[in-house]
Amino acid sequence: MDINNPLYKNQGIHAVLSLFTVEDGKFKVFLIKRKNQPYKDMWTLVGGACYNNETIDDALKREMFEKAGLKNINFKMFNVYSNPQRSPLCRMIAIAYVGVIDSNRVKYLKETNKTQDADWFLIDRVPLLAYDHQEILQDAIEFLKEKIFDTTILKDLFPPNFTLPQLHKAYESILNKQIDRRNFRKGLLQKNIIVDTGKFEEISGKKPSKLYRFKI
Amino acid sequence: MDINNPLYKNQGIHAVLSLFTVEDGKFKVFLIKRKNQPYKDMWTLVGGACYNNETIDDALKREMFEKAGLKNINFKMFNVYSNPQRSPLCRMIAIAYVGVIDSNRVKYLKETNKTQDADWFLIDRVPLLAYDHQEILQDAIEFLKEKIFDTTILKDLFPPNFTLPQLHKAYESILNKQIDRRNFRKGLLQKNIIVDTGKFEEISGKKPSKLYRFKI
DNA sequence: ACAAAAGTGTTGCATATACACCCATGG
DNA sequence: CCATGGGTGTATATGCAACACTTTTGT
Repeated sequence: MDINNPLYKNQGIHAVLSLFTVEDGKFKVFLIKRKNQPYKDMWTLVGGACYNNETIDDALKREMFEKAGLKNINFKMFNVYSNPQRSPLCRMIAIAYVGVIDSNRVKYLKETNKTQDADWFLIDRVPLLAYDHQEILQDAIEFLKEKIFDTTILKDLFPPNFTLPQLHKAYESILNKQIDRRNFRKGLLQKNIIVDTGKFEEISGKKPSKLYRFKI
Repeated sequence: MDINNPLYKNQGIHAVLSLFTVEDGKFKVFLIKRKNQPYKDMWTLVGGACYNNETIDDALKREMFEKAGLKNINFKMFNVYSNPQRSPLCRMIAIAYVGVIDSNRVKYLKETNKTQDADWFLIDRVPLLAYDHQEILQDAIEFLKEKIFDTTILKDLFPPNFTLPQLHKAYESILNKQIDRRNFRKGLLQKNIIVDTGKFEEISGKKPSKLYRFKI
């Protein structure tokens, strides 16, 4: 590769995260509102450009913190978007990630140098997004649905101790369909990824449910 | 993103293909031998750097042709490698792909501007590879094994008309384990992705086997 | 005792596995 | 008629889907 060939110049790498949560049984995605051009005043997924001395994972962590004050979030890569026209100022490829987090435990900033607002949006109330983030978000939802049963991608969605009815509602909300309670419980328990803590939740008006935790 | 920030400069995008075949029941990968620095005289996977006016898929097609004369090969992305030190001259991220092809039908060049040799290698006789291609190749093999049963990733491995014993041997060779002939056949046929052509192979010394083709 | 939600077990069906014999061909 | 490999079916086990009643708690 001829390092001075202009065809290799002026291209960058973007890390883009579709960060999801389930709040009150509602499936939501985290968006930020841009302060600057291009796409000033528009909502986007969290993310930003990768420096030449960091991995893309590290770039995403840094950008999450810079753009929204987010820390300690796990994520998983699922696709790459490389249409040369997908970003206006300069050719940018996007490396797309999915993350799932408990919205009650995560701290974020409504405003930073680069963002004027940030919030959780109901999946079916997502505004028009900048860049090709609409498409990326749709693919992220598909990816999450695919992985929800055979991976622990939801492990950060709840506090360390959570109940099965909570988890059950989260699955139904993400998959957007009903799941039989008994079969859900049976299937999950025999996967051997969660364990009974022996404790119970402390909520009144009904039978208290057992608290479980992820083994990992 | 400040387009003039030096931290965004001097980084490129590499497309890297692990191209596989099964020949005489042996699982093989296609490698090329570099003519130039860095890693002069070493073997690598096929691939090359992406121009700023093409998608990464297009870059891979172009590079396959330039470096090995390869044309019309299908492939699927499976991972991204972004350690800043993975390439010596300049920071290059690698977008990694897997492809599977019939080695008898594919034409390739032993020598081009950039390559001094090219060949199929038995998986357990792969030489030391340049860059981090050893790791990429291992991940590619894992990915192929995962996809072999629920996708048509092998559809280009054989001529349009192929026999089930052929396909059976290919699966055994790639997965490196024995598979019951009857169950293999039953399972594959009920997936409904191949159809009986009504024709038979013309080889002697045994009962001729039926020819099938992929539906897609 | 009632409302609200948690917890549990059984049966049928579909899918996957294990396994053995007969068939067509060329020599 | 024999050697080679191709083709088929059945019985069992395992995993998944459907489904209804009992338990605990607070009021």
